[in-house]
Amino acid sequence: MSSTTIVGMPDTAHPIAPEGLRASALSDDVSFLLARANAIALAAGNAALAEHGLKARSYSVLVLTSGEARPSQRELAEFLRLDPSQVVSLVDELQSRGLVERKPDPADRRANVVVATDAGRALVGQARESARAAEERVHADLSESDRATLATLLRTVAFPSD
Amino acid sequence: MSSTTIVGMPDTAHPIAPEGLRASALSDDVSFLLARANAIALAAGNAALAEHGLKARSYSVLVLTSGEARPSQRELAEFLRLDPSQVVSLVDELQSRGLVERKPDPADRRANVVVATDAGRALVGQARESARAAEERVHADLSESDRATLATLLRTVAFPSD
DNA sequence: TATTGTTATACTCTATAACTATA
DNA sequence: TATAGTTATAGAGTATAACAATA
Repeated sequence: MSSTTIVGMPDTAHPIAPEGLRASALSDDVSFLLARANAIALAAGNAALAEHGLKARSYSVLVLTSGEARPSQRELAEFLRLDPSQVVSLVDELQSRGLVERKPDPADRRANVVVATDAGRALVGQARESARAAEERVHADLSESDRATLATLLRTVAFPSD
Repeated sequence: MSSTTIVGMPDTAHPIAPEGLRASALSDDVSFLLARANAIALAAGNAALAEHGLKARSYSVLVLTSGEARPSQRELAEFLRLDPSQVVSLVDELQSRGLVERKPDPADRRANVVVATDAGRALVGQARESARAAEERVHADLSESDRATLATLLRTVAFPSD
């Protein structure tokens, strides 16, 4: 097993996996399974968020800026593993739609703190329902306790410093 | 919880996750954790495979065509969740390097069966060692039994028909 | 009529480097 | 001297549609 195989994430459906390949070495490769599971979850999530004019990324920024954390753009970039320049584009777009605001950080005048507006918080509330429903379909074959276990194990990989 | 948040996968390092955001709603979102874990595993895997002139995708094709399955391009596309036209490019490149061959499928003359050459099998053998080492580092915080559990849970999401 | 592989193209995402203003 | 945000651009990846050969 092992590797780090990846896989694309077309929005179009490639529903089934060919029989013969299921027995291949890749099917025991955690990185491959991670990639394929992610591609499926991402496609489902993007489809569900589209009705709110969001994608997984813009939804993520909206969630993160709707809480108490008041992240800077650099913090958003690190947490989402995006390049800072990509965060500029994301925040530009959300700001132009009136969903987030850039506020100067009083402690560091180089930094922008990004906060969701009331409209942004309202939208993310609706989007969250769609996202939840999509995730429910993706994880339909897992019990509630399986999902909790999966989350715990993934957290260990996703945040290695712990 | 829930959603379908995604995350990029830059090859450059964004090592740490900002403290404040760890407490946010996204950290309990399985789709977000899936995306972030995948981004980390993919970056590590691509870095490890680079010394063999491979990426996760071309490595995957090489693994799948090195076994007994003798997949067609369409089967590769479905299994890897790629568009058929992307498989054309991947196979073109591997074929030009003498690592795989297209063979006519005797049962269906429209289809190409893709098989690794001896050189391809030799390379994938070496690459597998690098990939394994990279995956070991990514999953260093998980026990052997945790990794098996993770693989089982991911397989359920990655191959929903089961 | 439908499917496999292919080509072409437009679009999005990713990687890099430079620049500014602050620290 | 280093960091946050920004801009620009080149490259990689993705989505779509069309076509020839075959089923």
